[in-house]
Amino acid sequence: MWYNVSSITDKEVINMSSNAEIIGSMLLKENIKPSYARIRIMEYLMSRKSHPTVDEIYTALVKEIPTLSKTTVYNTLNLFVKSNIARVLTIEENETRYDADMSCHGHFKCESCGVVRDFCFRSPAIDTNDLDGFLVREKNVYYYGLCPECQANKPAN
Amino acid sequence: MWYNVSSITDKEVINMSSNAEIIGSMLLKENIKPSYARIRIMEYLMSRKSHPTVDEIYTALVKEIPTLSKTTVYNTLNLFVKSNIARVLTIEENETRYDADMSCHGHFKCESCGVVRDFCFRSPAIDTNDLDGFLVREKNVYYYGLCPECQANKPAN
DNA sequence: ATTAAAATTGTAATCAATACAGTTTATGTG
DNA sequence: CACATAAACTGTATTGATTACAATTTTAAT
Ligand SMILES: [Mn+2]
Ligand SMILES: [Mn+2]
Ligand SMILES: [Zn+2]
Ligand SMILES: [Zn+2]
Repeated sequence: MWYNVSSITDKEVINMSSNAEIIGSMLLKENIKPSYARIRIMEYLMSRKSHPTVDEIYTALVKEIPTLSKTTVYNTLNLFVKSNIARVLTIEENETRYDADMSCHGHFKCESCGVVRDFCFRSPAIDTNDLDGFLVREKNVYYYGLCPECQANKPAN
Repeated sequence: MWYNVSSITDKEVINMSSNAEIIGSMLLKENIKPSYARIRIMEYLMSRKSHPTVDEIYTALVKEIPTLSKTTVYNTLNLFVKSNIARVLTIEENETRYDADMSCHGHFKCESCGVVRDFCFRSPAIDTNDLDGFLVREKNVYYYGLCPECQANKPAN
């Protein structure tokens, strides 16, 4: 289980240190040496649902890891993506985001407030007979529109 | 109807000039002044199924329009997108492509040869109850994998 | 302790996209 | 036609995310 930092109880803190071990063994399974930076970057990715950019990850982690380099964040994320334990989201041009949730889900982006929300879809439901003979390895589904709050705030544009 | 330049017959040439008029009235409907550059850029977008990048469009058209500026291609495409007569494809990060086909369809990209192929899907089929109350304006669906040819060429990796 | 390999760092280079100011073209008026 | 105004277009400068790369630090083994 992953923790929302702002809602952690004292009793749960004792389990926090095991996150590193869980992530470490996950990385080892992919033949990735579980360095401190890699563990912290993956931990950040998994504990947030925000689909952060490189800059957001760097800015958050450099406070606790002052020696961290942005190049390391780039290198690490590229490594994760190549190993299929994270994926790139190109929801918007010039806004590369990352997601450690490899389950089949799509992303809705509100064009007004910018919030990105996960949603599930049944994978076979998007199948099409236009791709007979094609081997599909990954599916990225992006929706754009208005979230309920933004619809309420601007009823007539 | 749009023409594949390499398969045009003499009888069809007489209809070619009407493309400009058809596109011109389409632009006027969107309150876009149908300048020569805009018509040619939209004509290029519609006549190709290749989902070209800005650079591909510029390189192709500058041969016939030597005064064309790449900035104009950028400006024109942004204008088309804002007017909803073209759309941006962010199939891959750092590879912005454009599509004048506004019908509901997805894009498959072969990770080996790079070909981009359209495919249809029934729009309601991707609906999900995770987005109740959300207003969905646009859907972008990207698949990645191997096309039949590339599967045949490299059976064991 | 010594060494080699791997990971990390910081800076330079790249390149798509935008900003912007100057120029050209289109359109309307007398 | 001459003139004026607005729109479209052009070319260059700037921005900013990403990568390239060489130097440094860390890790792990001998
Ligand atoms: Mn997600
Ligand atoms: Mn298409
Ligand atoms: Zn919103
Ligand atoms: Zn292929």
